[in-house]
Amino acid sequence: MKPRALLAWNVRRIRIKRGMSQERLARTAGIDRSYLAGLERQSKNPTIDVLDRISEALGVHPSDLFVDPSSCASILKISPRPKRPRLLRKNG
Amino acid sequence: MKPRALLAWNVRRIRIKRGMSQERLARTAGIDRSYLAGLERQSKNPTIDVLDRISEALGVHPSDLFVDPSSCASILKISPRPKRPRLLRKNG
DNA sequence: CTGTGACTGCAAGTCCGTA
DNA sequence: ATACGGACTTGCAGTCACA
Repeated sequence: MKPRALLAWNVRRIRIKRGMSQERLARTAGIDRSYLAGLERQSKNPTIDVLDRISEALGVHPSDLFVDPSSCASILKISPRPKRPRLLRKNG
Repeated sequence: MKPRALLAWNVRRIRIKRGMSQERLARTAGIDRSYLAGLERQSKNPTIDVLDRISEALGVHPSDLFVDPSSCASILKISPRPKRPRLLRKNG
């Protein structure tokens, strides 16, 4: 999977997770809203400095924008099925 | 630490580790040698597509180009001090 | 082998609309 | 709220000579 696609996918994923609109993220990151839209559609080839601003606005490490979807099982987990301690034992 | 600095630092680090010259890496990645030099000096602001070619030429995942130097203890480890099993116990 | 300044073409990135 | 286009400015991609 191309880094550009990874980037687009992760930015959108994390943005949604944060409950932010494209408009708001763009403003926070100091980039154009229309450009952010194009970035998420993979029609843009952004520079590192732009990545920097976006990752800061999202509150994540730059490398987090390149995580592979295939390894999302361990990343997307909002709550990792917290292995809640069994309060009631079946036969206890 | 700025992503641009992280990038520069990691590209150089991995390139040296591979025993490659700037010239050779540049040729493999299909970019200009002078440009690669500038990139390692942090005087360039490359795009994702350039990162893509470099990471492929280095044989690493794009996100590996953003690892933090402070966490290098766990990344630079050529051999991770393999916790060799104690063959002789002190009081055993 | 690498650092650096200068240069040009074209893409990055902005701002404006429309749907 | 988002997708998408057009026109526009800024800055990067890519190259060279020279140290």
